[in-house]
Amino acid sequence: MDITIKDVAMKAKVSIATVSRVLNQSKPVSQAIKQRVLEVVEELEYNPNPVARSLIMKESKLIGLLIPAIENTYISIFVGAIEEELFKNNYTTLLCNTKRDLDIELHYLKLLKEKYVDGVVLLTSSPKPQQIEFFENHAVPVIFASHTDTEGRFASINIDEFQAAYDATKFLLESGHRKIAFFGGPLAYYQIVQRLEGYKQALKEYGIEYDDKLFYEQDYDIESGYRSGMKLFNNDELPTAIFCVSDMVAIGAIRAAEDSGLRVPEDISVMGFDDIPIAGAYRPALTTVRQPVYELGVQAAQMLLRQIQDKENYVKEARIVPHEIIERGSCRKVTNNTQGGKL
Amino acid sequence: MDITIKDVAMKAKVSIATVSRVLNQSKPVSQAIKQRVLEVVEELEYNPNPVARSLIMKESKLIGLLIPAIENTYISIFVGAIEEELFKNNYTTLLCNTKRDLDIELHYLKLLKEKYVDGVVLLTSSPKPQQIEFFENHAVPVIFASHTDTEGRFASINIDEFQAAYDATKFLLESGHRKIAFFGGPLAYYQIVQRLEGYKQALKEYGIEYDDKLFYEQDYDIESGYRSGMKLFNNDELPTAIFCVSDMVAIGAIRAAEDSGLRVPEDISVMGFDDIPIAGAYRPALTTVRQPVYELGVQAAQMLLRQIQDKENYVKEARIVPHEIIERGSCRKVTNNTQGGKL
DNA sequence: CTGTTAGCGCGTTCAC
DNA sequence: GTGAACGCGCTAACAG
Repeated sequence: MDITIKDVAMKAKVSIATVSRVLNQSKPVSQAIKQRVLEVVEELEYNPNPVARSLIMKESKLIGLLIPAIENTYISIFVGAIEEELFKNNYTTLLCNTKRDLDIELHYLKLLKEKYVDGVVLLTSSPKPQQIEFFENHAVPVIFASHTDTEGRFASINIDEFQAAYDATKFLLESGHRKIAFFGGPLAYYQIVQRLEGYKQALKEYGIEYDDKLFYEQDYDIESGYRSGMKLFNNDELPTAIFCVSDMVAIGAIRAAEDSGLRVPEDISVMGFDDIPIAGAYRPALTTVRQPVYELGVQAAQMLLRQIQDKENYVKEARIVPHEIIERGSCRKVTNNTQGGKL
Repeated sequence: MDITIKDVAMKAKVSIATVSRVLNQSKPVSQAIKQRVLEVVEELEYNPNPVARSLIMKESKLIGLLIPAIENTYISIFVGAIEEELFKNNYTTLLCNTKRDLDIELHYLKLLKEKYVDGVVLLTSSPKPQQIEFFENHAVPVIFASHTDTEGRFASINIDEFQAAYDATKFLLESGHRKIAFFGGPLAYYQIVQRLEGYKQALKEYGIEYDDKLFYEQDYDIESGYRSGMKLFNNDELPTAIFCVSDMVAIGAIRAAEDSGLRVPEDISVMGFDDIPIAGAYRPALTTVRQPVYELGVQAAQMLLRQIQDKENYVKEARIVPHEIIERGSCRKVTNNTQGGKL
């Protein structure tokens, strides 16, 4: 059987309250006794039972981490950063992979509250009303990542989605491209609508009208990019560039191009998003917009921790981290403004 | 304030003991009362506090998942499978990313025990003595993944590492390759020594002597593959094929080949391991040995759960799951037995 | 400063 | 069948 505070108290010939006090430094204890207790603790290798502690303190040193997918490298790096930072601060991570399923999300949220998690990190490109409601009703600290809460109700950290898409599109425009497809995710994700807006804005500044038929609504993975690509390349008039919502989508698009007899970037330029490790190792190497994932995770964890430790006067911050265009080989400059086309 | 068993008892005009009985079906309760209690539970949306429950039951519905890295796609898919299966069975996953650091591993193990986790999944290519010791001393159910416990002390699930490497090497041999490099991980990992043995065995059967200089001891990521490649390609006499311990290493190796003016597979064949999603989308597409990661994760979770539910008479199983050689474009057949060489 | 006591929320004897 | 009472291990009043 494990040893408890009682054992320590007996062996040190003090009350359990005293033991508790020296361990938590909650009340002054005489040096002599303190010393004795500490020795016994050492000797018995005593560790306070965190469960019993949770029951009273209503805290658990547990943080819930809700993510939409885990196989996605971008996300797994984020998860790694969060976990690392939390571990450093003596918190443990409860992994909740929701697969974007609302039922699972809600189920997990309820479960997390019951387990007295001290806070939750919500990685979501689009918080659902029920999630908002949950955090408004229950006072558990939360931070949104990959989504900026514009209403100041919750702490959040993210890149500027609009600006990132704007910059990416402008980069393509400045490279001479005039017809640019957008391989996006579901418009149900706020992230996608913001990026789409940025894309439109850049187009507009170049006097180009937004063309609905150049927008493809799929998902973030390779298959999505491939599907969108196969559809697009089936048309007669091809764009000269494609802006993708993720590097995986870009890779899928490149694969589709290849299967359609198109070369990247000679026949068509493809731009990614995220800059995951494979982006630089893929061939052609991906021109992409980098998100500082790791830093994003670390800062998210820190912001959450600060919120937990300073519950009263923590001011909710909507932090924006910088993105960056990374030029590599999957995009090229075009001089004449001809349409791309099949061979 | 949250509602407790007391509230339910009062509203249903019964004792808390009765409420507990109907909820846990631990003792017979009259139909009428049972009904009433259930209604009140419904009405109040009562949920037993899992922390209080843990304190008494010494169980937590928590499972610890120890992994050596998270950014690795192979691992994150594994993690996803585990989490999904556990969630289905009402268990929550505690994510412990150890980064192969023994201190972190031990720290986490201690922490998990204190939190009364009901079991742990240990993904490790090489369990350390301290880990073994831990599980021998503390009766917490555990399953080893990516490692087969040959001594029958613990449940385990894995592919046959020796056989997989043997098959891969033989595949290369049958394709006409005679000089095959091995881009491996640290020999401190049991997994690596087993694969190396399989590789040697296949070589032996073809009457080829093992050449120490063709073994490169690095890690599992792209950079490792690149490093090994750059070293290897700096020599005069090049092998015609490379067997890599992971797809990422293979990609790194291909990159190094490219930077050295070598074409894959024309000048050199490169074989991967794992068959992660990018393996098929990369160019050249990776010939690799597939591990059924997802299935491996699901089964690991199931085996652990069975062990937890049937603690007494669970017989520890060392399950082997099948691997498979996947032929794609990164390896080619060679007819004449000339050495590969620089252009 | 230190010990005694009362819970935290729940499962479980033990009497009735 | 059902309820009162105890205890899981610990923290936080409350006395002294």
